[in-house]
Amino acid sequence: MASQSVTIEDVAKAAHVSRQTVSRVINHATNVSESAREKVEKAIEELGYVPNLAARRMGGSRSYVLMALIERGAAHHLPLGEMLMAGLDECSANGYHIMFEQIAAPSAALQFSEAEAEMGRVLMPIIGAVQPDGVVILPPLDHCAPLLSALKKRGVASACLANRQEFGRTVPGLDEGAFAQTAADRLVALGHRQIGFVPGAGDRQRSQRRIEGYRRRLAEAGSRAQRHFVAEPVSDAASARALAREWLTPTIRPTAIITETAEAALAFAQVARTMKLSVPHDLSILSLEETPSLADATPGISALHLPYGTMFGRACEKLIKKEQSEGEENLQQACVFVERASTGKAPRVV
Amino acid sequence: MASQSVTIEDVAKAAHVSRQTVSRVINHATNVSESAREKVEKAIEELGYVPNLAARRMGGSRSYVLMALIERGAAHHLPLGEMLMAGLDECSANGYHIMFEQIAAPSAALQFSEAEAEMGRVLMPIIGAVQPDGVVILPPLDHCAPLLSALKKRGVASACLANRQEFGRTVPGLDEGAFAQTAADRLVALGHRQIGFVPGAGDRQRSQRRIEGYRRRLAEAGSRAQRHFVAEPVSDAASARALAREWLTPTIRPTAIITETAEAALAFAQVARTMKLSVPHDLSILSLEETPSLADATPGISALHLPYGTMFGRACEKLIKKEQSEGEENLQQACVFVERASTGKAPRVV
DNA sequence: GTGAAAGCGCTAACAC
DNA sequence: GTGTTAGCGCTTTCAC
Repeated sequence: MASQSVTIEDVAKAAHVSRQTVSRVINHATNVSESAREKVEKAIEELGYVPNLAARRMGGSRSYVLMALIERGAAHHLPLGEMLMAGLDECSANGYHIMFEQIAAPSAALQFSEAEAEMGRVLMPIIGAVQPDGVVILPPLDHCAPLLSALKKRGVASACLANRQEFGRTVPGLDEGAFAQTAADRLVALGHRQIGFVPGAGDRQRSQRRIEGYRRRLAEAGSRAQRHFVAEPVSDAASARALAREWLTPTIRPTAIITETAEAALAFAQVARTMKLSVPHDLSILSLEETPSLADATPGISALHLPYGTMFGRACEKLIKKEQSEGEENLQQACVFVERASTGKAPRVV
Repeated sequence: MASQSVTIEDVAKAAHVSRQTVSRVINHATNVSESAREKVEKAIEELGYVPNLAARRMGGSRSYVLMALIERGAAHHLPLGEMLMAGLDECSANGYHIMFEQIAAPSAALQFSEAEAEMGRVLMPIIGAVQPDGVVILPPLDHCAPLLSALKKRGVASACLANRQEFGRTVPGLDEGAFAQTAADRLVALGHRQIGFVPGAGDRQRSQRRIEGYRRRLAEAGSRAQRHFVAEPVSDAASARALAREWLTPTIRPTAIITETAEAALAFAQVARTMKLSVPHDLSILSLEETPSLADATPGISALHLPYGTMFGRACEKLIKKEQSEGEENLQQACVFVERASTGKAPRVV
């Protein structure tokens, strides 16, 4: 049984080789003879040797630590538990570790260069202390160009949850527009044209990007619903219900609804029932947020969502593998459709 | 603006003092003259110096890293996001960092000493690499004595989310019995005697401890409900509804229900409505799990829950402050009651 | 109150 | 293929 700390030196002695050979074995270097490797591995096993992370960082160039950056105050928009677990799995499988840290976004009013300088100031205490091998930038920070730039300037590898196309170029960050567009497309494909969009109260910019994607798809389908059926952001169940009553009462009403929050989706379902509107026969509902409560509802509410855990795991993987091949195809975003009973064909007559 | 890495040496040169004096300043040592301190602080500010965590660990005895241990496969029982954010706040306020890791619980069939040895084996790769200054043991690992013991044997400070009393002694770990007992007490105080308990399907042992606490309080109140109204664990909304119909149909039925999951609480509320039973007039419902969906329900479902985020932050604080004073009063568990509309006085006639 | 010296455990660079 | 040397950036210990 090993006690407090077995060092590389102890292993070297036990295996009758030099420290360097032990180092080569634990780092999977190629230039080690089979016999030496076996001796070393046996010694490692017997002594219970574990390389010290801090010492590895000191001697070498890697720290075996990844860092995830959360925007201060924006944690509630993220399924952090899911992401944490996915990151842990990916990292521990590769001898890596992950640390989460919060960081304040730059004041919106700043010029780019000022914002970049500010990001540098805020970033330094965090990345300077830990010196991670890579940084995963969590939304909505993934749309903060000054942060990306400050990181690059300091030579820190970074990854977002996904890359997106913009003006024909691949840039980092989730494509919220494409996401909402896909949602709209699902409903259009079911024959809907009068599709409403109900933003959540969380992130205005994100809602805006989504609304654009939604509008794009509806315009393409020749619908004008996007002019009338985009609501003000809805912050709680009560206001969502009020909105539902307002929209569902007139004879000209949406046949399908996209909501950013699960809460709003449930509110629409509830109001529809009290108004004797059948879901999905009279009204289809699609939530952009997936929660267990959607499955419990009657009828179950369909959801189209981004798989944050999976994406986070892949971002970690990318940083670990140092796939520096730029313009890569990986980290492409793919949303997940959870079909339940709330989405169906559009009614014949509107 | 500082580039890649400003070292203590750079600061020492700029301030015209030795490395050691700089070290004393950043570690808040007392034996530094006011003039030297000012010079050093000025240099630190100007150069943007940040102490390197790995180097601090190498030289000194502290690592400025805390580790939270999650039982493999048990992550879903924990509000990890909430805990992560609370831990981050506590740690960053003290120059600390936190890392989460998963660990497999020992096979249940093992003897204590075997289990302890196994824990040591599993623990070593994790704590050996990082060598954290302390470890927060997350439920249900907090009831795993071999883990506590293995940690102590290796001289690693540890903390659980709370301590509890057992046989008059303070031992680490949440007191799930007391928690459920408090829940039962709330309802007893409202006049209820026929109180049902609906376990969740997650953690059998935890359910068992809670049932004991619930039974204790009911026995104290002279009720025999605990003999009849303890359900089999309920794994989804459908089976919860089935149970609710079964329990609420007979003339002798519970006047109050404690559920471990929010899902089951919602199911009971739903079934009660279809059976024309008024909540809380005919049936009170109290959930031991707090989720946003409880607030949205009509009527809102009351919850009694343990504030995991807060408790986690305090556990981190304890480890950072190294409050080694054993038998301490801190880390005492206090549950939070969120009163909504689902809990009321017991009906006159049962 | 301050500084000098010695290391912590590892890897990079180079020699052999 | 293997060993040797020289640090990485800090704290500890001890001398002044």
